[in-house]
Amino acid sequence: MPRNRRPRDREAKSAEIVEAAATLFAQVGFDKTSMASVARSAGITTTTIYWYFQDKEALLVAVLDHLLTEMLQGLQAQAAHSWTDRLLWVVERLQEHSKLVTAVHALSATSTTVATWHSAFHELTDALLAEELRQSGVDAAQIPAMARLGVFTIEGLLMHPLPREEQRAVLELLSARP
Amino acid sequence: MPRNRRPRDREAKSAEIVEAAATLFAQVGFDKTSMASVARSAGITTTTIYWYFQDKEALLVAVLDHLLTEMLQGLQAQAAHSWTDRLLWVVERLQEHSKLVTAVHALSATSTTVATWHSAFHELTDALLAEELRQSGVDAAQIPAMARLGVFTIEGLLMHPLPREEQRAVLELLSARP
DNA sequence: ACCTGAACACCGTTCAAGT
DNA sequence: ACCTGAACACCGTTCAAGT
Repeated sequence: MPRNRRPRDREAKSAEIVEAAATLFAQVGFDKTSMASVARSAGITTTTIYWYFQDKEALLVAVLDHLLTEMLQGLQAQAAHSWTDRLLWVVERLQEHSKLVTAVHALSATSTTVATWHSAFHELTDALLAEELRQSGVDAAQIPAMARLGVFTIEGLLMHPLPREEQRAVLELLSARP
Repeated sequence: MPRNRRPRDREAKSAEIVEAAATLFAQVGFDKTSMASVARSAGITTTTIYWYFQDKEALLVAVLDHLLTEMLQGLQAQAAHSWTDRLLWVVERLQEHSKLVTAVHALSATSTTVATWHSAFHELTDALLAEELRQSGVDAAQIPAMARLGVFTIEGLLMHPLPREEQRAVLELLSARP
């Protein structure tokens, strides 16, 4: 048996499943999306999904990886824009996927797979934010705590929809630092 | 038929169910706790729960109300302590129920019942925090945004466990205000 | 009024069987 | 290697039947 026989097809197929799942997870939510509906949307049988992914949680992690890759590409594509414009772009993207954020938080308490992804994700975002803060000339000693405060604020805004002005007031207060 | 016939018994029974559910929801999580296990823990049949609560979400709201009442009483009981001591007490209590917090966030996106409870809860906590800030002599115009930033930070710390020192660093940065 | 046992539609997952 | 249909254990919820 030859290794990597038709790897292209396998990847294409699993990508289709991931895309179908990504749409449904974002719109309907992870818990309320059945494996059957993912299969239907991908034009396959429920059991076929299990040939590509170990279980529903593994499918979620694949979806998260896919969205993260997309987001990092989108971020790179607009490197020309200002720091605050890019931050707003990230917030908007995350807002579209707030149901995924809550799902990750909920599952992190029980699933080690998701918990691992979650902390890796925050290591990445913390590093990105820290680098931006460093370039803004922020005192090095305060950077880690500030990066965390930034992440917490963004997640808070996702979880608690506020009128635009109040949202801006919070962000302004956050960035009003000595 | 007399109104309020044996209201004591009815309340006592539903309180037993709520307490059983509160323990399981906090330990196992809302989604992973079955109505059957709540019933078993309360010494009744699954269907009996539905005589006291419309559905699983209504049971969750009853649990949340119960915990909130307990927390407000506990807060009042230690009115003598300092403001920061009381805040730490609240954070510790919430940490024990972080699974409830994620459940509320996740369900708020789809359930109007839970979403309503969620915003009522935050109106209350915002008011409490704002009052504390007012008494600390904070500029009135900045209070609403500061209260929100405080809530977001507390929730962020619940969702992303950090070493004690880093946790303190974030809280210190938050309270380091002109 | 209160509680139950049997039943319903649905869920994630498995497995023997096909190609 | 890849995909399926039938089956399994479980879930939240309903309902007719009991007291």
